[in-house]
Amino acid sequence: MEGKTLADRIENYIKWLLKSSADGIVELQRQELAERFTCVPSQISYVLSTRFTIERGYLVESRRGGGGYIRIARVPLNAEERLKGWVHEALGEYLSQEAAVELLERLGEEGLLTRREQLLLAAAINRQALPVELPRRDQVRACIMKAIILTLMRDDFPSAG
Amino acid sequence: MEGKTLADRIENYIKWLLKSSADGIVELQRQELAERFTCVPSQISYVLSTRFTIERGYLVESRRGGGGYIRIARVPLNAEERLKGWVHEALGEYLSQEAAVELLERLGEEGLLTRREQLLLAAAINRQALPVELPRRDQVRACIMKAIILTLMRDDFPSAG
DNA sequence: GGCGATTTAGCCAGCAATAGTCTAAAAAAA
DNA sequence: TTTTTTTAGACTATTGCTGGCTAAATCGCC
Repeated sequence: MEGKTLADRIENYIKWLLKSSADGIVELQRQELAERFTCVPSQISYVLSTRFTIERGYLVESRRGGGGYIRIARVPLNAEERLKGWVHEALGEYLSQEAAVELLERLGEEGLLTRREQLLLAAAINRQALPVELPRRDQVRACIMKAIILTLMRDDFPSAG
Repeated sequence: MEGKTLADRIENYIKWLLKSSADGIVELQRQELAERFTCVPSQISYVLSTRFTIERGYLVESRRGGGGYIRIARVPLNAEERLKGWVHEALGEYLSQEAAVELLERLGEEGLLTRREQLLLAAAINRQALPVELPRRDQVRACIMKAIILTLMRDDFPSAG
């Protein structure tokens, strides 16, 4: 469990936990982990927010208060080969509404999204739903679409009815 | 009957009682339940006020004095008028991820969203999917959820199937 | 019926246990 | 040297739980 920086070591440890778990999900407590690495709790938050992002294929949920926890899930990628190519070509750092809707329609044609899902997601990335100025808006839209695609590619995502 | 915290265990127990009852109504006594879980009675009140809210689809009535009781009822939320009511209440200018997810779950329980739709929309409003700083992020999320709800309530929106 | 005692539940303040956010300094990289 | 990454620490937000006090309904006695 070597690593150049503390953040690296914490990252490796969490990844090791993930590999050791059967379902690719680990649940931990921030304070506890901080104690294990003898650092401040916010260091854990730092590692999570920089290394366990959606883009890198992780989902992080948490709860504060008594009995609080942090849950980290590896997002298993499924039909990767089928999707990755054109998803990547369509999804850069910026994504216009037109391109996003086109993407959703294609996902529909591929049978990966129902008509309802298409409509709901289109509503969510519509420019009127995103109170952000261009060009930032297209950036936000790109991130949302990435999160959607990742969710869609999860192994445990229910298949379309 | 697992549960991380005492509140979780009490919540699960009440939900189990509700499922066991034919009509979705249970009646209990605060003191009695507190004794069963070895806690102060106000802990029961706490659980009821945080987990059995109208937003989550529960109605809690009670009466004090001798023979007093607490009645918990699962309320089906079919009428669109009422849907509009609490959606408006729940959706202010700002919307936290927690509140948004709760909303999506409720919509799911009401049969207005499929499990897939819930997951996709949850991904879209996840804080990791919204590269915007707080408090702006909660504002963006509120707008997205509004757009989604509006879409859901359109007359020409396809019904779930 | 009236009225005090009893038996409930409600409310609130406060402490405990968590995690999140922000800032600045140190360290590393460019 | 300048910029980016890492780290610590102070402050904030949220959730869980207890205990004391309040309010309401019922009971029992007159």
